[in-house]
Order: sequence, then structure tokens, then C-alpha cells
Amino acid sequence: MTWENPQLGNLDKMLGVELRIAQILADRLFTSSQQLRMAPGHYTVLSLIKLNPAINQSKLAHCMYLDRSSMVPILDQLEKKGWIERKRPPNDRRSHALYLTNAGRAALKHADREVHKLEDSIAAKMGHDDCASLLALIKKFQTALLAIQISDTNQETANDNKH
Amino acid sequence: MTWENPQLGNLDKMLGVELRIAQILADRLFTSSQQLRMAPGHYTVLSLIKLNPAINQSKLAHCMYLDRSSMVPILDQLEKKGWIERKRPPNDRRSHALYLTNAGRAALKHADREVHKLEDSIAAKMGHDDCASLLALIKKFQTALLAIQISDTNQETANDNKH
DNA sequence: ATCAAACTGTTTGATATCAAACATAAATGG
DNA sequence: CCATTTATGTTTGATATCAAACAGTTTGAT
Repeated sequence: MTWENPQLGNLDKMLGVELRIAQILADRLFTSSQQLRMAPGHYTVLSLIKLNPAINQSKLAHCMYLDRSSMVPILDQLEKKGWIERKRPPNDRRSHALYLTNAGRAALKHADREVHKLEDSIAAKMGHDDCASLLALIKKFQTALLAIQISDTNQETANDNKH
Repeated sequence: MTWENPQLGNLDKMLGVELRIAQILADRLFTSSQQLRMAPGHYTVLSLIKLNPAINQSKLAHCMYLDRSSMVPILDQLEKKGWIERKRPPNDRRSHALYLTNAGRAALKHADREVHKLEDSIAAKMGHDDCASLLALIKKFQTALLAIQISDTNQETANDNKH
């Protein structure tokens, strides 16, 4: 008895499960683009540095909901590609102030065009209204998750609810 | 000049970016639950084996949009915990037919209760209608992504667009 | 002014995932 | 029947991420 299509039960009615699949597919589309020769996370990092020149690594990690230690290898790669620079500000010699190089600005500009093309493709398939609704609902979902996490005091000793 | 809140530009209007954040938060909430002493992916695997007894590893991976090699360590862990069994079916000695043990069924039942609690919390914060809309839109988004991937023939030699 | 606490980047060790290579087993075509 | 192809699970090597520990720096309290 070999079923063609596995049974999914309630799994495909669960937000967490479907969200994860959507993210896998989105990452796959981004990564498989021949133009976008960078990872989705790298695009976000370059954008954030452009928008916030001299931002440091911890703040960058915080923006992206990553651990600051996860930022290190990402920035190593971008630095090796010659797209960013780490500079030691004289007023705080602990931190690294991050800047785009000219090459980094060019790479980001090129990626921006491709990202907009992908977004247009998606909007064309889904419709602009549904895109906008989806975005608003994802944000509402994020807010709900954060609220639950914060109000989750039924666990021992008030865990640190950062962010 | 130290800004309090970094500029985000268009990033927080991009589905890919916001989707990723939502998934990080959802995983974090799941993982931080004291009751759910298993990873989100482990819950999905156990559910799928329960729904499809004797399913093999490749089909399981395919259901979850994972590579079949990624399934190996997951099942190793679940087997070590005594929650699943790999059996060699006599008719195909390549594959492993997967089954829940009694302990696995018990663990899944317990996790199911906790997952429903989490879902109820989310629905309480968002409202049932918005939850349903979000789910429907995520699926529409998945469909759009798959369609773009398939129609993405502007790349060389018709790459394999499986799934 | 000094000492403790907090912050910043990094390193290390763990887990998750992919892709490619591999071994065994099954299916298929001649 | 045999040879080639396909399917299945695993291993290996790479990248991504986290969490904890660490070192240097800054801040703050007294």
C-alpha cells in the first residue's frame, strides 16, 4: 500500500509549519537567482549598513534577530569580498564601525534591482492587495509572538526577554 | 551621532525579510516552551510518521522540503530517544520504514497538547479570522514562489525544478 | 580613583542544513 | 540475463546559527 501523497493531518493548517515552508521556498528562490550572487542575509546586512553607516556589529545582529556571534562570519565574508570595512572608532575601541566600500555600494545597487524584480514577480502572481495583506498579517503575527514570549512568566525566574 | 533606532528603509516592507523574522520568533517561542522538549522539526517528523506509518526517509524529507541527507541526523536523535524505529522492509532492502514507538506516541501526544495551547495563544492575540487569513495568504505566497521557480527558464539548461 | 558591572567582538563547541560523492539495492532496457 | 540507470540511506565537507566563555574596553557606583 504505497500512497502517492502522504497524509498531512493538521500540519498544513499550522502557521509555524507553513511559515517555515514559505521561508525555505523564498530563500531558495533568492539563492537560485543567477543575478543575486549573495545570500539573503548578506543583502540585508549590506542594506542596513548603507542605511546606518558606522553601525556596529551588535546593533546589526539585533536588527536581524541574530546573535552577535553569528554576525562575525557574515562580516568576514563581506569584508573578504571587499564590500564592507570595519573601522575602530577612536571614542570606543571595543566596537567596529561598519561602512560600505564603493564595491559594496555597487553590489548592493545591483542586488536591489534584482530584488525588486523578484518582488514584482511575486506581486504579479499574488496581486498587490494580497501582498500588502500578507505583510500586515506577518507583522501582526510577529507582535503576537513577542507578546506571548513576554507574558510567558509561567516559567521559572523571569527569563530575560530581550529585544 | 548615535541613533536609537536604526533606519530600516524598505527592508521592513519586504516579504522575505519579515517572513524570516516571523520564523525566527516562532521557532524561538516553540523552543523556549518548557513543555515542548523537542525541536519544531522533530514535532513535524513525529506527526508525519504517525500519519504515514512505514514512510521512508526520502519521502519524509520531501514532505518537509529538506534534503534527504538532512533527515539522517534528525532520525538518529529520535531513534536514540526511543521515539521511532527504522525497519528494513523485506521487499525493498534499500529503504527504512519508519514507525513510532509507544514512547514516541506518548511524546507526540504530549507535544500536541502544548502546540494547541500555543496556537490558541496566538489566535487569542491575533484573532481567529486574521490567523485564517494569514494561513491562506502564506499558502498563496508558497504557490507564487513555486510558480516563479518553475517558470524561471531564463537560466541555462532547464534546471531540475523538482517538488 | 578604584572596583565592579556591562558592553563589544571573537572563539569554541554544538546542532542544522545542504550538496556532492558513495555503497547498496532495485528497476529497466536491450 | 546482463548492463545501465535510478532509488535510498549514509558520509563528508561546507556554511549558518546559537550559546557559553573569553579578553579588552567602557561605564558607573561608591
